[in-house]
Order: sequence, then structure tokens, then C-alpha cells
Amino acid sequence: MNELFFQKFNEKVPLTSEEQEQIKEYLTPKKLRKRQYILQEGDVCKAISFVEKGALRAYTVDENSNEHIIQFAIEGWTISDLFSFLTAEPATYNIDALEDAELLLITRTAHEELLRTQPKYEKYIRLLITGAYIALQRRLTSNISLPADERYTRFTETYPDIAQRVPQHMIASYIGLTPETLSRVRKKMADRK
Amino acid sequence: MNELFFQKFNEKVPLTSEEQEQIKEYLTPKKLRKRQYILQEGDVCKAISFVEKGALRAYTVDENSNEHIIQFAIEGWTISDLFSFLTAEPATYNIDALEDAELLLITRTAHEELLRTQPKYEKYIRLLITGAYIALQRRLTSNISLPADERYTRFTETYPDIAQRVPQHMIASYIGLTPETLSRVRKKMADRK
DNA sequence: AAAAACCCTTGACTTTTGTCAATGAAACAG
DNA sequence: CTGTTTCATTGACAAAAGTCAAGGGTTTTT
Repeated sequence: MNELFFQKFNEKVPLTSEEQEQIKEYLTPKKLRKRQYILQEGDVCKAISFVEKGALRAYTVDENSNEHIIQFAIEGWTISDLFSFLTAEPATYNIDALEDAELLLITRTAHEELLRTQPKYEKYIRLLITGAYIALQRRLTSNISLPADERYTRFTETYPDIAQRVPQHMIASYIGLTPETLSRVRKKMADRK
Repeated sequence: MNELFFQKFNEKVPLTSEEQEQIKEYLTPKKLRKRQYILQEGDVCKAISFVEKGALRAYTVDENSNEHIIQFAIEGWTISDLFSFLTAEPATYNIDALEDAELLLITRTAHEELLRTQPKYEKYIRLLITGAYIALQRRLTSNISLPADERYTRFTETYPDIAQRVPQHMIASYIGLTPETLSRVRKKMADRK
């Protein structure tokens, strides 16, 4: 099932069916059980993962074994440790499944080959990363300039689907709070209504 | 003087001198006085600015008229409100000069034309944005998971040149602190030594 | 050269957020 | 079905960061 991948691809860069077939050759399907890793810190990130189904997260673990959520990805989105993927240096992130998931992997060799042979793939990647960059800049701006309650509201408004599927303590981490603080923020917001 | 621009370009994507001449045609030089705006919130961002000389910053202003520094750029770096530039929506950032500056502008029409006609430009842009994305992800990770003093140390280590050139209260804002807090953090760090 | 604007520091105090610990509910696994 | 793990909440307290206000040193402007 590659439907979602090519739907998203075509939204960015329209493909002929021949081009689509050609690119399909480079995609590796992979199923993941809940809690299964697709990448562990220290390993080299070997692929970009497109999520056809399910939910994943990227996170780090600090000295005090606190987890910090870097990114969520659900159907239609892409997740990777880009730095590790592009440089072949050890990854600083862990990526695992929050639900059983079906992925399409673009391995490094597939990526390089596609970049070389398929200009539309280069454009797709450029647009993908540009979108990711803009989203990240927004997130950082919120994080620097907004108080906890607004960060949370903005998160639920921007990603209502994710907000309902992932545990609350991970959302807390994503917006830079402890679980306890988020719990209290939510309570206060409920009281104010 | 386009030296720095092409030096950086060639580091990413080697150019023949003909290609270089062709691309040069699309660059618009611009000088900026200290405090002069190259972009104001609400206007549409008309160009990507490469800094040949001087220093600029991008920032937002919130309801309480607090400034929040989004980005610095000095010689060899690029600055823009990418979202506004790419979508032609009104900018959410202000960008102005911290020192007298010399820029090379890539206007939207130049950008589109170059994307269409010069594959090496597309590659350059892809690599540029990828680098920016990775840097931003690192910054966000620090911001979420590190205490104030380590954020500051990491900033000065990562950008020693910027740390020495820009006012301290702007660095405070960049790492998500008030000027007072940064001042105290610095004092504590000096005492510990 | 004087006035104004900017910048950093410091003190006193407030607010926000984190930490530790305990509890109960729900989800999960054998 | 039952023991275990995960998750959210709450309380009491501690730590971190913000706010307000003042002072003095620079730099900039006129």
C-alpha cells in the first residue's frame, strides 16, 4: 500500500504513472509493532520513514533519563534523524512506534540514486524539508515566546489528531513541560471555562 | 563584491565560471545602515538575503512589546522569512541590521527563474535549507532539554563570533531568557570558576 | 560637549515551573 | 482473570525564571 505516499508526493510534485512506477521501486515497506524501534541513538540512521499507518515519535534521553520528545509522525508524515541520515554519523535520536505502524522507507542508497536520476524527487525533498523547516521555526517561536498554557492550546489546535492519540506526558515533553505541569495547566484552563 | 557568496556556494555545489556568471546576473547587491529594515512584519518578504558583510537579526514583537530574536546572520550566512518568501503571505518577522551591512539579495523572481533553469541552484537551495533545518532542530532540542546556563554555554561555543558582536540582551532572547536572568547566569558561571 | 538612548547589572519580590511522593484508574501481558 | 506497568492527577515544597525599579557606564546623536 503506497497510496498515501504518492498522494502526498503528487500534492507537492505531480508525477506521471511511469515516474511513479520508477520511484516505487526504491521504496521499502516495513511494519513496526508498538514500541519497536526503527532507530536507536548511536546507530546510523539508514532511512527516511514515511508513515502510511500508525504513529511514531523521535526522542532523546538525557543524563537524568528524562525523555524529550523531538517529533511525532502519524499517517502522511515523515520522520527521520536527518542529520544522521545525511552525514552517516551516529544518531542522537531514538525513533519508535507509539502504535503498530506501516512505513515506507527511503534508504540512503535509494535516496542518493533518486536524487541523481529523478529531478522531481529532488524537488519533492526540497519541498518536504522546506515545510519541515517552517514548521520547526514556528514551534521554536512558540517555545521561546509563549507561556505554557498557550503553547498547549496552540499544539492542540495545530495537531488535534496527534493530541488525541498520544499520551499526555509526551505532549508535555514536546512543548517543554513536565507531565505534572501540563496536568495543572489543563486543570486551570478547564476551571476558567 | 560577490566573493563570499560564491565561496559558500562552491563549498556546497561546485560551479564552472560560466555558471557562476549566469547566477551572478540574478543577484541584487544592497547596502544597509545599522538599524535599517530589510523586512518589516506585515510586508511580504521579497528576497533571501545573503550577508557579505555586517550583521542582521530576525525578530518578532509580542503583545507586551517584547522582542524575541528568531535568528542572527553575519558574513557568509543567509537570512529571510522563508514562509513569507515562499508563500507571498505577510511576514511575521522583522529583519534589520545590527551593523552596517552589505547584502546580496535573491528576489522571488530570481529564485523561481534559477530553480527553473539551473539545477545546481536547486541543489544549493536544498542543501542550504537542510543545513538550516538541522541547526534549528539542535537549537530546539537545547531549548527544551537544557537549563539556562548550558544553553548559554552552548550558544557561545557554537557561535563565538556572534556572541562577541551582538548585545547580550539579544542573546538572552535567542536562548529564551530575559536579560536579567542571563546577566545572573553569567555571574554565577564566573563565580564558579 | 551635552543630552539622549542604550545596555548591563543588581536587589527585592512574585510567579512559574519543577521535584518528590502518593494515589487511583486504565491499559496490557501472561 | 490477575498481576504489572503505564498514565494522569494532586499535594507539599523547592528551584528557576520573570518582573519591577533603580543605578551607572557606554555609545550615539544632535
